[in-house]
Amino acid sequence: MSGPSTDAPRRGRGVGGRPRIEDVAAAAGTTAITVSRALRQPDKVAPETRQRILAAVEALGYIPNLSASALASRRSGIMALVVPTIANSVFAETVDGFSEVAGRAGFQILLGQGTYSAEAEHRLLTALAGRQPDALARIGIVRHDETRALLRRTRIPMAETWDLTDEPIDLVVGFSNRDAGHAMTRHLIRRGRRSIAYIGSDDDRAAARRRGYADALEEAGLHPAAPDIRVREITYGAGRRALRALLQLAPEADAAFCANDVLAVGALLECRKMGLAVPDRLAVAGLGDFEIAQELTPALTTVRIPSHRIGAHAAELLLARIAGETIDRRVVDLGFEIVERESA
Amino acid sequence: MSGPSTDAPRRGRGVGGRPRIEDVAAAAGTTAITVSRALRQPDKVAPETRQRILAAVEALGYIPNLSASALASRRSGIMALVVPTIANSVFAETVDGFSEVAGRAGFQILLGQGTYSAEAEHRLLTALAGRQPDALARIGIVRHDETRALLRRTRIPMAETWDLTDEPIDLVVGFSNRDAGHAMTRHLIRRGRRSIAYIGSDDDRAAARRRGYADALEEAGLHPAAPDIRVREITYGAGRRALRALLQLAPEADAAFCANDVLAVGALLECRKMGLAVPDRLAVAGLGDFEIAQELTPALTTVRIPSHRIGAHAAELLLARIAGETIDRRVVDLGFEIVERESA
DNA sequence: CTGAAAGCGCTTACAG
DNA sequence: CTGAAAGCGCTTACAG
Repeated sequence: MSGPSTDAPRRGRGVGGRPRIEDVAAAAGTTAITVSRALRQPDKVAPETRQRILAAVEALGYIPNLSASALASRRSGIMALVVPTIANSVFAETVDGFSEVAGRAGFQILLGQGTYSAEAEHRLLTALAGRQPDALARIGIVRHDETRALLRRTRIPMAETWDLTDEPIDLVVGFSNRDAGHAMTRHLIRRGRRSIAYIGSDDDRAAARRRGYADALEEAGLHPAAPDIRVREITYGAGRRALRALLQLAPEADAAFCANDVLAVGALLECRKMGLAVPDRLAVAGLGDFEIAQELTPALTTVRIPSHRIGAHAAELLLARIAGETIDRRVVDLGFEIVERESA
Repeated sequence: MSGPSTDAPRRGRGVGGRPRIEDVAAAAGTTAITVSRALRQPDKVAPETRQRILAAVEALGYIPNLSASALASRRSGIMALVVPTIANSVFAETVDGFSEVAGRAGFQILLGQGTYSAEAEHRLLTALAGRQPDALARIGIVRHDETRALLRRTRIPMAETWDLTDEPIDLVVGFSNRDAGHAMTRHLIRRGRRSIAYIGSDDDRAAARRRGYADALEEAGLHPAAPDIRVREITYGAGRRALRALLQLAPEADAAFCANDVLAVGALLECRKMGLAVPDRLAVAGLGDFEIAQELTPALTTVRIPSHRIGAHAAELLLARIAGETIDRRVVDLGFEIVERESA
């Protein structure tokens, strides 16, 4: 009535009243080790024994303590996944693919959020590593050298994703954000655009896309239509405001390359509101190929990213690592694809 | 070169070469218990000792093994969170709010995905419970009785969310989906609509919203405009197709109540494509108030859900439970709000 | 302010 | 096919 401390300890039960493996063994007339085997390698236990054990598990409502299991076996059964943000849906497909493959293989997902400040990320990754995950994946490339060193030292199989690098901490699965930005900008140029602006967010991947944009302009002897327009939040509203800002800064711009589809959709909606003809007066291009891109009128020209496959493939590679298989390609480029629709 | 087994075990190191608390203690000239204290209750250790210990931690790259910590202390430092799906962004805000509050309090998030079949969910929750989370939250109400009993037995502080029930397993934080459906349907009726159709998805929350819709119609002496239109996936495309199906089934319908904003947005886009005047010819209402709802033309009339607050509040309540505080309200209704815009 | 002893609940070799 | 012993790396009382 007045708290757990007044409960008499139950006979043959662990703290909190939860049965332990010993309790199951006693109920089944065998020992802990055989119970452990019956649960993990059923074939190695006589059918009758197994039967009695499973009955006892059922009767007692036994749930193995995975912390104890992890400590003893040195396999945690956990895969950690670090994402920049959950609120934004950009990475949802990747998380989904990762979770699907990892879950099917019996792993649980430890989710880490936030990779903005170097210190916060270092702390987060340290804490996650403390859980001894059997593998760790992160959206994006880890930038901070100290953190990279820490992760290398732990020797936890690790996948960086959503971009490429020649020297991953362990593995990297993604595509070249720089090349994607480059390809889309070239597409705009090929379509006759000469005054192309950049609208982007404030993260590493957007920065790489911007580099591709700048390179493509330079190769074509063109100049940016305006100073970069950078938004803090990735929302439709931010895309709208960015578009308005662009028209202020460079009324003569004939194309806007947006570093992601959310911003592009916002820009597109603002154009419609202002009665600005897309693509005749202004071409708008995005990156990501979210579902909404194809549903709008005009439909959004964008870059398709294998978001789900990035997650699934990273998980598969990590499973192979865990299984001790040799991985010959540590850098996996899943590519991207220009999807030409109506807006550019 | 050919695998970890060829590595000679290092002196004074645990398996895998990772330093243990003993190694830190040795390097700092003290004992494990003092190291543990220095890391967890710094005040209780002499400043000089603490200094030496922190230096040793730094030098060795020591990361506490949280499985061992969890086993010894019976506090895992984990909060488990179960969501129906990650790929869909509907719950992203809730996950974000939960993760924010839990993370700030030093907890890690164990993410479970999928609550569709009763057996799969039972297995998932059992597995999660095995990790001895200090608390567990789930989006939605757990339906399966056996699973409810299991969770009660574990005595893990638990929050069901995104709906209400008089008898939560432990706590429930949400709003009445039935009432939300009822309120929006009444709004449509008040606006003069008489032939109102329902478009929904195939989950418990949508079912509750549909009940509210049906009740409101009955109270007004009205009949559904058409048989329910139920989609399997929550996508804009599904919303589009549902709208077309509705016009086939009931060309005379004057309103469509969509169980969520994604379907409503899809329906709205399809109306525009078909040149169907909204709201004059057909009113369209959603539920959720996603950002896109306010950005479209006509802007979507919908129900605002405190999605972020549900997650944050559930986490706060669970933290209070963990701290042993008494919770007087086990059922927390965070309400909802009709947002009247242009579409209905 | 610091430490010796015991134990958390499992699994890993090893033996039979 | 089954079991006795040891140990995974921490923390919890308890003592001084």
